[in-house]
Amino acid sequence: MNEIEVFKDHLRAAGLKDTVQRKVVLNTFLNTEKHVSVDDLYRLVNRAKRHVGYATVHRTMKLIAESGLAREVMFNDGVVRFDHCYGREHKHHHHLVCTQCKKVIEFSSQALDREEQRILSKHGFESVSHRYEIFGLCRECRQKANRK
Amino acid sequence: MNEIEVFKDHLRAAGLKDTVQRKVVLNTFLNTEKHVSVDDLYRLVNRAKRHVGYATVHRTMKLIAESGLAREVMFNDGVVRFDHCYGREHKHHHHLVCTQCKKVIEFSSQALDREEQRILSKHGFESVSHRYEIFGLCRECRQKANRK
DNA sequence: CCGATATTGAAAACGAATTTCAATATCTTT
DNA sequence: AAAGATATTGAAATTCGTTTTCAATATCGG
Ligand SMILES: [Mn+2]
Ligand SMILES: [Mn+2]
Ligand SMILES: [Zn+2]
Ligand SMILES: [Zn+2]
Repeated sequence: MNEIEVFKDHLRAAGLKDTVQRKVVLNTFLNTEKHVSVDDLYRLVNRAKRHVGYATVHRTMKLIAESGLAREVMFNDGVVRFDHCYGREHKHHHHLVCTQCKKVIEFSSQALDREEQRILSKHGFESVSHRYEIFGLCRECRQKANRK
Repeated sequence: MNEIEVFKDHLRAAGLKDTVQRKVVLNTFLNTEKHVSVDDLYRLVNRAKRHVGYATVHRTMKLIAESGLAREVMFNDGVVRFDHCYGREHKHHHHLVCTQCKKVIEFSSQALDREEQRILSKHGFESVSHRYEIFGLCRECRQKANRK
């Protein structure tokens, strides 16, 4: 089942309607690999397509997240962003966030996952979601800093 | 050097003044082990002591964080909280957050720290801060849920 | 095509964080 | 101890991303 089908199923299951605006927002989201905010997406949508209101972009992103195609992430700027989380090409991962150039590097680690399991069972805790974010300087920004 | 000295040094180094309000806010923070928000602290301060304004509590907490006695943490409710991070009794840790009863369990793991180091050097990334938070159900809330 | 129902989007409301500014406290210097 | 320079205080206003409101409009099953 592809992303568009997943979304349509979610709409149908909730008795919601399949509108032009929702299609446009979904396609715009699927066409970027960035960690986009509602505002980013609002601009992207209205750059290329017919006008869609900010509130609609916001509401559609919430629906996309509910449908399982995206999850909300928040780095250190107080803005919610949406991260793809459907399909093989978007497997589970965490982030290295460069505070200088704002680049976001994704990483994943089986050793980490195993250690998390150990911690969870030690505390009898059941995980629903988690986030692991490391803030600092990326290789390029470190080099620039050193050259000074 | 104890916490109060660390804070006074920070004030002196920045040419700031040592006021009654700042002393009251710092002492109130030092007397709780909770992950307090500005609002929590504002209530605590004004329950026990003479009146201190919300803005002053906020500004003082920023100073306390700058001085290295606290760090800002944010769980999933859009409110900044302050976590102790000074002294042996407050070593580096991460959080398990129960979405049901709001309990916060702290954990730390050397295996995790080692794996983080490996990831950092793999990407040439220099860490300045990081956070690892797992959201879900604590042991007690799982048991309550199962009994139904 | 016709309802019944959901959606849209501009504008307003929200809420935590942050700033403003005039009155006041602190601290250094006589 | 008093004065002068500078920082602080706190009530209120402002900011800013998020979320809601509501009247006009679109969707969709029959
Ligand atoms: Mn990502
Ligand atoms: Mn903690
Ligand atoms: Zn960088
Ligand atoms: Zn619980």
